Amino acid sequence: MPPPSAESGAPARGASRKPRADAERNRARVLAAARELFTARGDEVQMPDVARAAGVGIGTVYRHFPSRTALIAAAGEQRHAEIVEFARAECLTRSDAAEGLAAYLHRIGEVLAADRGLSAPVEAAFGSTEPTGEVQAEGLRVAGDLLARAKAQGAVRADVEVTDLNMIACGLAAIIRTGSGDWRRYLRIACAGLRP
Amino acid sequence: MPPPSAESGAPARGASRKPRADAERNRARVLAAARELFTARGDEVQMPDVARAAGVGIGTVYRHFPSRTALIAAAGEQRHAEIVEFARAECLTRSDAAEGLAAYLHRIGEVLAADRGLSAPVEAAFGSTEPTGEVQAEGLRVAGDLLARAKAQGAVRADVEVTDLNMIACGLAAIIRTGSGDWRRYLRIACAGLRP
DNA sequence: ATTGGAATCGGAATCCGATTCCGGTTCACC
DNA sequence: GGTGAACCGGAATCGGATTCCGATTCCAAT
Repeated sequence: MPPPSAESGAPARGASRKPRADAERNRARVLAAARELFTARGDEVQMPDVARAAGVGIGTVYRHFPSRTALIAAAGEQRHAEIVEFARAECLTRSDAAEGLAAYLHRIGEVLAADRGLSAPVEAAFGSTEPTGEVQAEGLRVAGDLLARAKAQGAVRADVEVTDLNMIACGLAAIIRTGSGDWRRYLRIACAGLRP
Repeated sequence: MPPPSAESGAPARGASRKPRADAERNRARVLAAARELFTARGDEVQMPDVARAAGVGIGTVYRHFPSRTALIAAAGEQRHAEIVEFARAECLTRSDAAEGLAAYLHRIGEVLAADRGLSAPVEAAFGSTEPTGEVQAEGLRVAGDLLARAKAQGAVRADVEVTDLNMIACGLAAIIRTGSGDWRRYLRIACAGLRP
């Protein structure tokens, strides 16, 4: 990485100093620990647990994430990002668009089903109608593409919108979280409801 | 180790004494207050608030409901009961069974949408695969009847089960809770997915 | 390589809210 | 009217998230 060519003597207002290496390392450690713990043990995980698992003090956890909620949200966002990446790689590339769409939803189910604590934020992510975060925007975009392809192939009704997919995903998350029943059946019904 | 069965002059095991009038009154007050507050202000309501609104001490709240969670669950159960009653009165009586089924789900949506804090327990109620509580059992029964009628009229696929309805309802609750989008659209899709 | 000082660290102290405890009071029954 | 079990109120306790601050570490300019 070439050092910034024209560094004025005075620190620039926006990005002055290179962030400290240890700070970034710690942030990553905390996030990784949180992700692991919340996935495994769910909501019963406490902040001291995270700090201990990350090998840092509680204060450090709070420096990087202003609250427990924020920490969980950050961990959940990573989880969401995985799903989006999968959709890009495995779903958008299928020739049968309806299959791709189904695979996308199915993947969400699998990821959440293997998880005990990060479902809630992911659910919230699908739930929120809009902005917060690049990952969410990206997810919306990918889902939109998936949907457009399926419509073009006449496999999905023309009046279906991306929000409909998000609602289905949000419901899916809740069903899995509560252990309501066989989520694959739910998805089958939902997908059937999308067809012309 | 239970005391010897031979019951002396002591009160019968089942119903010994008439429950104290003030106790029952207080219980009702607490429940009513809780219901109102949670519906209006959601999860941010605190136990002292409930006690104050009910005009009793905190201890009294805890005598009747062992925990905050239990209190919310009890309040939510009332809400659930309303829904079940509506289903009995307005949905089971329609000649068009599919319409009745749709009306049932729609009603759930309306009730939850007008509520800010009791959605979570109701969601849990639809979520749980099994027994807890007479209301829930009753709800399952009514939903089963609704479904059977629709199947008999050929308006719903034969392989649909009651749990499928519960999953749809559970998803609906989550969608409304998170404000995910237009829940009526969701229901339209779900109902479409039920058809043969 | 040394040094100044801003950012980071760690964890003890604080805060908030649910839950428990217990002396005083009330009610159903005799 | 008397009696004891059940109930009442609310102060005290407890658990866990969040804040605070002196000590430490790292970046960058000398």
